[in-house]
Amino acid sequence: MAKTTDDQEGEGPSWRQRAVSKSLNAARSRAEQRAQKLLDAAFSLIDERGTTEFTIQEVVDRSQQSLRGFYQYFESKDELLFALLEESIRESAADLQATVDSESKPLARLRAFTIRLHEWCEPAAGTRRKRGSHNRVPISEFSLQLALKDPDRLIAVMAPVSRMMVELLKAAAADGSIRSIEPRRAALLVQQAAMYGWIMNRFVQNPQARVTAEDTWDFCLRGLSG
Amino acid sequence: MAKTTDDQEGEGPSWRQRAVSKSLNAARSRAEQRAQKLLDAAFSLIDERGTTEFTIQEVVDRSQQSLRGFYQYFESKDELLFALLEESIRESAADLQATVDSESKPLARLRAFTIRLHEWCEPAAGTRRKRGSHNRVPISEFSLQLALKDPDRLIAVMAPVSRMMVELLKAAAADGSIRSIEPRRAALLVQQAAMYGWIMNRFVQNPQARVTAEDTWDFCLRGLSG
DNA sequence: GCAGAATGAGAATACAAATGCCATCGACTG
DNA sequence: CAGTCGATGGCATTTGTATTCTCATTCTGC
Repeated sequence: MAKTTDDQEGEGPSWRQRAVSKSLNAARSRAEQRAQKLLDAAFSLIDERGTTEFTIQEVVDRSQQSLRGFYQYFESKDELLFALLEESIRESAADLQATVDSESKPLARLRAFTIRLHEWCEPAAGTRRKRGSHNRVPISEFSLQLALKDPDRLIAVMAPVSRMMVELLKAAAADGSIRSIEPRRAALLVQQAAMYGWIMNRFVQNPQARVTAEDTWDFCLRGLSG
Repeated sequence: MAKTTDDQEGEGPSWRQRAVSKSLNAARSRAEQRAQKLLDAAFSLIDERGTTEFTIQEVVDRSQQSLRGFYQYFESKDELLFALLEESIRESAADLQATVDSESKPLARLRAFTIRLHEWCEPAAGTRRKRGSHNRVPISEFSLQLALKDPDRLIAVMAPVSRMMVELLKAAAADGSIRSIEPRRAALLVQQAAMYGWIMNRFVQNPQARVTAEDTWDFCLRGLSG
């Protein structure tokens, strides 16, 4: 089953490792449960408010725990947000992989990936969230802050997605679908357009004038062709 | 001349008006001078630290004024930063206009504009700042935050630059240098690439692999051609 | 049931933004 | 020249939130 980078049963996500290792192994599952409750509470607050501006107090109230407890599992509020980001990326990476795998031609795969990535970062107004999925916009915003204050950390957590993108670009270039340019550089350009395109959409009031995932892909495709 | 903002004291003889307005002007200029000193102090702190993380106290200390005074001129720290952003944009708009005017062909003008805009938002490592000019990266970061929390405000202050860009795109399209697409939408795509390309450069360690202004322009040009 | 770890409740601290308060200064007024 | 009024300076204070500390209570493994 798990051919992925981190085998679930032993380690789990890195936030889990960090949180759990802070308490003794004996209490492992209890700790995980508690940490998870904190994450859930934070997610629900984010979903309700559409922003990461909640207080730790609200998180602990909602998850019926104590401040003391919170800081036992997370070093700071940023660590909590980072954990949420990790979760989101894990979720989206799996989905992106599935999306890509539903296509066979390199260019179609690249297209599917780009558009899906865009949708993850800025779900269109009409897009209904899947059950259990969360409002990712505030998380995208957090990722942006992270890019500013701790890029290395963001690189690390984004690595699976970035790698996927680079591979797709390589394949498309090998295939002749796009011109050959340094895939890492191309990946940066496309990632920026897809992941942070929503920033510019904040500038337009008229929904008609928004830049859609399709627009973005079109722009990128042309930018990539020879 | 006489059509100043403060002729509401329509009574009194003109000498009186002049006197009053002179005194008001004196007060105004005193005030402007003070506000300017605050801006200068903030700029110098930003330049030294490469971040907007200074305290108001530091600003007033450095400009030899009082906290009380600060809040007389600026409603909040954000207002101060906003003022700095305005100044920066004023500065860059003038420069962009000059840059554009040094070219005649529409496409060349568009290119010059795009590259210069990129340089403004992320001065390349080697680029020495002109005397009197400031470190604009922290200001770019602030503009990003503003885009998140108060897009309208950013639109307003960026308007001159945006308008310039739209005009250039229209001209290039009319000229046939680029394909005809809705100029506003195109402007969003290009602005994003040029203004916020530096975000992605935070992800690369190797200076060779950075996305330069030229790379960005090349990508945009292809994205815009038919 | 016990020792010691884990947890809860909430007070206490740290810090920076923002306001309030009052004495003073200084330019104009009469 | 003395008084008025707005602008200032200097502080202390309030506010909001993250983060830490303390101590009493509960839980776990034995």
